[in-house]
Formats: sequence, structure tokens, C-alpha cells
Amino acid sequence: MTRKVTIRDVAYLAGVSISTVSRVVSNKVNVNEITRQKVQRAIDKTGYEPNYTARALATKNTDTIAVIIDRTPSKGFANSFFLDILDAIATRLNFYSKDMLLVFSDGKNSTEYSKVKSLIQSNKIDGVIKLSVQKNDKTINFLKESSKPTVVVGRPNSKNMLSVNNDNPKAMQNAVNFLIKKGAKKPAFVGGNKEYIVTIDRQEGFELALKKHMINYDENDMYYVDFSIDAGYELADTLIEKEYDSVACTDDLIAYGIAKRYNELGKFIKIISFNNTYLSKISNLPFSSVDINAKLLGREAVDLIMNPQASQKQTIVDTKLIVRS
Amino acid sequence: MTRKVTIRDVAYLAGVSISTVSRVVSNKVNVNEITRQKVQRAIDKTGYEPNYTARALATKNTDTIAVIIDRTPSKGFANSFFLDILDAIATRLNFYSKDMLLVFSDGKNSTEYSKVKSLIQSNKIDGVIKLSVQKNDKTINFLKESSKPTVVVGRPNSKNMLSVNNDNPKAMQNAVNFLIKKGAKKPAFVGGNKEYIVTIDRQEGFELALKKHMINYDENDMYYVDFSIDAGYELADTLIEKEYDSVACTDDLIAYGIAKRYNELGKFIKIISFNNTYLSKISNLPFSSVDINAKLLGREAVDLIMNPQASQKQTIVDTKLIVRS
DNA sequence: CTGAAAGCGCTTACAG
DNA sequence: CTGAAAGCGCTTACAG
Repeated sequence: MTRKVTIRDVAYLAGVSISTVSRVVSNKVNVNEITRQKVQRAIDKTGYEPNYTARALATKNTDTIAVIIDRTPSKGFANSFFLDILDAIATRLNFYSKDMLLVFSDGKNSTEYSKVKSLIQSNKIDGVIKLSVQKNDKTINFLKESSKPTVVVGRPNSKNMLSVNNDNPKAMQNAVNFLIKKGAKKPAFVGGNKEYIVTIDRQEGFELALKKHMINYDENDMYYVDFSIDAGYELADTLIEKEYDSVACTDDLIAYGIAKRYNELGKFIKIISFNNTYLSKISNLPFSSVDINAKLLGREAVDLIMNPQASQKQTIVDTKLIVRS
Repeated sequence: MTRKVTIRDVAYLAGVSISTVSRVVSNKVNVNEITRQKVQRAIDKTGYEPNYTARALATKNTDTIAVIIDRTPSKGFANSFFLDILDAIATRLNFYSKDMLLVFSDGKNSTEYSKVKSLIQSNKIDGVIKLSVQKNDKTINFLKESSKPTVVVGRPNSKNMLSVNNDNPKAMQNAVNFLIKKGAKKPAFVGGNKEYIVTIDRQEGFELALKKHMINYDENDMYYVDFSIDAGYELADTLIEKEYDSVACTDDLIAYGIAKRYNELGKFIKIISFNNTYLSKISNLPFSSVDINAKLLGREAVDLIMNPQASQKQTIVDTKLIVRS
């Protein structure tokens, strides 16, 4: 195993100083064309590639963005939402020549917090994108004061943070309006874990729609279950018993479980849900679902983090109700 | 924004040299208890956290492992396989206090190759785990000669590489045996993209089983389609026309599409597939599927990369046919 | 346009 | 057990 070639080797071979090699490599500063070519030849011959850590130490720039993904909802959002947004983020980071450090967190806000804190304080990363927001989110409170740019996908509790989000209350309100237009008189709200802001925001939309249409409801008409098919499946019996004629659900996985159970019993219920994953299509009882545009959420998150001075600190990505059945 | 605290500040506050601070922090070498406490107090008071890049430069150790995920099959393996293995890898890396740099590749072997090459040559990472293997995989050929430990999830074309894999020929053979035991007389093989080794290996298992049972078949009985529900759905009409009585499929997504179409037409066909994702359960026509144990694959991959000298260079993870219907 | 030098913030062999 | 010094491999302000 031959020793790694350094800037010194290239400089020696080209007969110039290491400063000059550095200038050629970084390509930021004028270098005499002849010199440039000499250096380039030496680089090509040696296969020189600058040492990442040395450069990072000198420039205080790591070209790395951490992405924090929470296991709890990522199990839930039918996975494909999370893979989609990761993919979109990766693609856009690539465009900026940045790498992605992926951190799985377990929803336990404090272990996530210490991990993120240490990444930031040790200067291993240049910024962070966080893919979910909980109530009293310790990580977010820390990031808000952090020296590194941070983007939250979701609604942070502070207006000073960079964020990209859907207008969840409005999206849910529209979806419920649609349900009502189709004849719903007694809808139930079924949300995922109530600790997540996204659940709360969609519930708000549900309530707005009902109030607008003078439909009575109370807190017993709002259910919170795990982000899973099974949870929806099990809840269905309760929904049947309570004789709801429709459900506004925050997540396709849960909705799928509900639809499955109704279908099994030869019953029918109107459903709208979120994420427009393939579950909403392949169900035997296809249901309408709000497409939240994962691709664009991911892309905008990266654009924001790369341009933290942008005037627009809160980006809202449009949603679209995909109607089925 | 106050200046970042460095080892120098801590040393000054504690009244010792920076060497001593370093020793206390790294905790590898004996330090007088009194001294240790002085230093510790200074660390606590200042909130000192060692600079990652500086340490990495000095130790030539990045504590970062790159994970390469290929978009093509990851769309296909019903996604959940890939999220599962990423999750397992993340969990195990965490155990070793390593971070994960996630690289999405687009299946175009040459862009992936140059990305990986640059990560390695710039010393940004300590090792790589690659989640899929193609025929003539440029990246793998490069990694094989690389100075950094590399683990392939799948079957590499070289026995010298660290790898973790299922015994795919055997797993498929067993699954097909099961199909035959259940009465299959004319099975089709349906695989994903033929460029992936995993497709080839499972096909081999299919052929082995048929030969053993003296069932005639030829290459026209083997189909290769996209890793998608739609691809399976579309293929179904051909399968019906050719009057197959069963299908051995390499991927739940495809299998689901096939099952869906048969079901739609009020027809039935025996199916076995791979990955045991929830698609195999929720189908209206539930089918048996081989669980390839993503959790263990991920965990073993990390264990291998952390112990590259291990005697066992090729780890095989057991599979289990989950029987349904 | 180019080079010498200082600096980025650590680690570690060496000497005591 | 501890410190001074060299070194990791770059970048960049400064001077020419």
C-alpha cells in the first residue's frame, strides 16, 4: 500500500509551491495558464485528491449536512414518504456538492438532542435538516439557538427558524370539505401520535371544516393511534360501532387498515387521508389522499439550508387532494 | 456569537498543557486523578467539545461509514426492505459510535463509482457498505482494491471481499419446492432487473428446483420486469395467457401486482415471493414470501466492517419462508 | 501571479 | 504522570 499522495508531492513534481497547487485545485484564484497546466499534469499523474479533513479543518467547512429522521412516524408514513424525501434531499444536496449524514432517531427527544448537539459542537456538519417536529421538541429548541443553519420539515414553534411545510390545517380542511360535499354527515378524525405537530395541525383543519359546516362533534370523535395498518384495522370496529359515515385520517397506513377492515365486513366508509402513497391506490377500497409533494419538500429544504439568508424563511409547499373512488 | 472553545482554552483554565487535556478527553492513558478532575471541571465549565475535523486529521480516523443505496431496486424492494436495513445499520453503527454517510446512487454504475472513489480518496470516510450488486459492478471492483474496509450486502464477484448475504439460490429453491409440493406443475419465474446479482441467484434456485422435480421449462418461462407493482400487474395477462399455475417471484412489489390482476379477474394463482414486506400480507390474495431478515443483514454488515480481520469473510444470514394462504 | 509562513485544532512519540 | 514539539494536510492573508 503506497503512501497517500499529498499536495506536497504534487507541488514537488510540478516544481511549484504547495500554495500554487492549492490554488489550482480550488480554482478560485487566477493562476498563470502555463503553471496551471504543469500542476494539472502533476495532479493527473499522481491521481492526487485533496484530503477532506485537512481542508475542512482549514476552511471550517465540512460540506456535510445532517438529516435527522425519526423512526416513529417514518414507520408510519407508509415509509415511502420518507424514502421519497430522503431521495429528494440527496439529489438536491448532490447538486450543491454536499453529502448527507443520516441520523436515525428513536423519537426519544433527548437522545436525539444529544446526538445533534454533539454533531454541531464538534463541527462535523455544516447544517441540519430535521424531518419531523414534536411538541416541546428539545432538538429544535437547541437548533434554534445553534450557530449552524437548520431547516425543519414541518412547523417549528418559532417563526425565526427556516422551515418547509405544507399548510396542513388548510389541506385537511379542504379534504374534509370534499368529504362533506360528497355527503358526509358524521366524520371521525383519526390521527397518528398526538406528540407530532403534524397531527395537531391536521386536526385543526378537521375542526375548522366541521365548524364551518355546522356539524357537531366533540373530542370523542377524534382518535389517535399508532402509525400503522394494524392500528387502523383495530380502530375500525369502534368507528363502525359509533356509526361514523366517513373518516378524515392523517396517514395512509392507518387509513388503509381502516379500509381493509370495512371491506372485510362488506361495509363501506368514505375516507380521505394523507401522503398519497401507493397504499391509497392499491386498497380494495381506494380512498382519496392528499399528496404533500415529498420531492418538493426535500428540494426546498436543501435550497433553504444552502441559502439561509433568503428572505423567505418559511416555505410552504402546495398539496393536492388526489380523488379516488 | 462567542468564539468556539478549543483545547487551548480548557488547558489554560485548568492550568495544564493541551497534551494533558487531550489525554483526559481521549481517556486512553493514565492521568493523575487530581489532574483529571481539574481538567474535567474546566471542560464542564466551558462546555468544550473536541473539534471533529482536527481530530480526524490527526488520527486519520473519520468515524464515518458510507452506505451506498441504489435507487433502482430500492424503489422496488417495496421500500420497506431498504428502510429496514438502513435502520438496522444505523442502530449498529450507533453502537460503535460511528456515523452514517448516506449516498443515493442512481444505478448508473459510473457516477456511483466516481462518488465512492472520491469519498475514499479524499479520506472522508473509513469504510463503505454497499447495498446492492450489479453484474460487472465498477464500484465493487474499485472497492475490492481499496484501502478501506468494504462490506457488500449481496454476493460480490470476488471471494476476498467482506460480504453479508442470504443463500439466495437455496432460499428460492426451497420456496419453489414448497410451491411444487402444493401442486404446482407449471411455474413461471418472475425476476426484477437482470443486471442485479440477486435476480440471477434466485433464478438459479428456481431452475434447480424444477430440474430436481423433472419439470420442464425453458428461458421463455422466465420473465424480467421493473421493480414495481405496475410491472407485475401488466405481466399478469401474459402469465394468464401462458396458463401458468404458479409463480416464483423475486420481489413482493412485483408479486403484489400479479396477485392484484389475478384477483381482479376472479382468478387465482399460487405465488411465492421475497422480502416478506407488508405487501405480501395485505394483498387480497396473500402470498407466501421469503423473509430475508433485513435487521440481521444490516447488523452483520456493520459488525463485519468494524472487524475486517474476522475469519469469517462471507456471512450468510438465514432466510425463512413465511407461508400464507 | 507566486511563495513562505502562519494557522486550523487536535494527537502522540519522545523526553524527563 | 506530564509538557514541549512535531505533525496531520490543507488554506489564505501578506508581501513581493
